[in-house]
Amino acid sequence: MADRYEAIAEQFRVHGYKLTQPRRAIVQTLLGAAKPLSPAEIQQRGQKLYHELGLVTVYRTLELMELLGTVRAVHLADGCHGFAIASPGHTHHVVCERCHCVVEIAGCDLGDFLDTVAERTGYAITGHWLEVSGLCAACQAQDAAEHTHDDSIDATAR
Amino acid sequence: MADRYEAIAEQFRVHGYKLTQPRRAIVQTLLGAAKPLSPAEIQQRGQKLYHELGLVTVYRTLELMELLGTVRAVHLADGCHGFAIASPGHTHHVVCERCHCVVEIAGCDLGDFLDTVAERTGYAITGHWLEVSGLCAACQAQDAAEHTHDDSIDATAR
DNA sequence: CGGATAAATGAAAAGGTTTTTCAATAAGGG
DNA sequence: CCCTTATTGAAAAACCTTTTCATTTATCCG
Ligand SMILES: [Mn+2]
Ligand SMILES: [Mn+2]
Ligand SMILES: [Zn+2]
Ligand SMILES: [Zn+2]
Repeated sequence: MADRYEAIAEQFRVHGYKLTQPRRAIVQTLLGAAKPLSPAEIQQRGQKLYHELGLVTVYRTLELMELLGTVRAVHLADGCHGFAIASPGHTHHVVCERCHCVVEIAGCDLGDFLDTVAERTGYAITGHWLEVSGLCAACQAQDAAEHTHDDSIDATAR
Repeated sequence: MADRYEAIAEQFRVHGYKLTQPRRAIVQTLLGAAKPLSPAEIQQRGQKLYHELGLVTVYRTLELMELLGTVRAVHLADGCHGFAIASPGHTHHVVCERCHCVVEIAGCDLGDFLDTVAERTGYAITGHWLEVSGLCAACQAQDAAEHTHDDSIDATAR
């Protein structure tokens, strides 16, 4: 965690941006979150680390971090998006439909598929945006437990 | 085009929704668009077909069409999204970075990749959201032409 | 075909979110 | 430490989306 924080802090410094108290609070908040957060959520949580944190600064910092590639907007099933820490390089996020907890994956191999797309459309493919949704291990376990429960009820009903 | 219109109209009817003049204008507008449109753009263009078209109705119709699977929100590179007609079934959109013109592709074969993701994350994968970006044939041609032009200028400069 | 009926509509208002402006503050270099 | 300039938060403005409600319109029936 300290590593990830340092890597992000370094990105600010390397590009000549100051590492202010509000920015540190925002980075730490994002690093401590299991799910993508909205700007308002980031402010609320961030104020526990830096009491004066303003919403405007959250917007500005997210914009900057997106530019630096240290944060990414993640689309949620319910439509709008939240922001999650992004590792350097090309990665994707896998989001749990139920609890929204998010995991990042590196190394996507869509090459063959994108070649087909290029052939079929005539477009010169330059990039892609992919998000995967599913049920995290914890939510699967919870489902399984409830199912067992349901079954016993069903048995009674039958 | 008439086919696609009829298919969409049928979706309204089949699900018990009325095929009103505003809705027809919105569908025709989307069918006639080369790129994903924002609600405001849909209203503007749609008013050429049905002068009284209100923005609220655009929002409501998009919501309904999304439910019926006949329209989909497409993420644009500049952040926010527009809406484009979607064919039945699971498809994806390929968007031109330059002119935003959009093409729909069916049949994605991410199966192997998603299996890997499931293994690595422990998530039970239930879906994915994929958008591909690139340069459409027209914009590629334009680029090529400009390059030729640039070269002649460079030659002069040298 | 009208007429009845419930769905659908547009205008206005409300509710949110994001951006801009600007005086005050704080980070980092010297 | 002080200076300089980037950064900040509050307030206001600008946007975008949703809700409310009286009126209109599509569709079903007789
Ligand atoms: Mn990828
Ligand atoms: Mn797919
Ligand atoms: Zn979960
Ligand atoms: Zn193009």
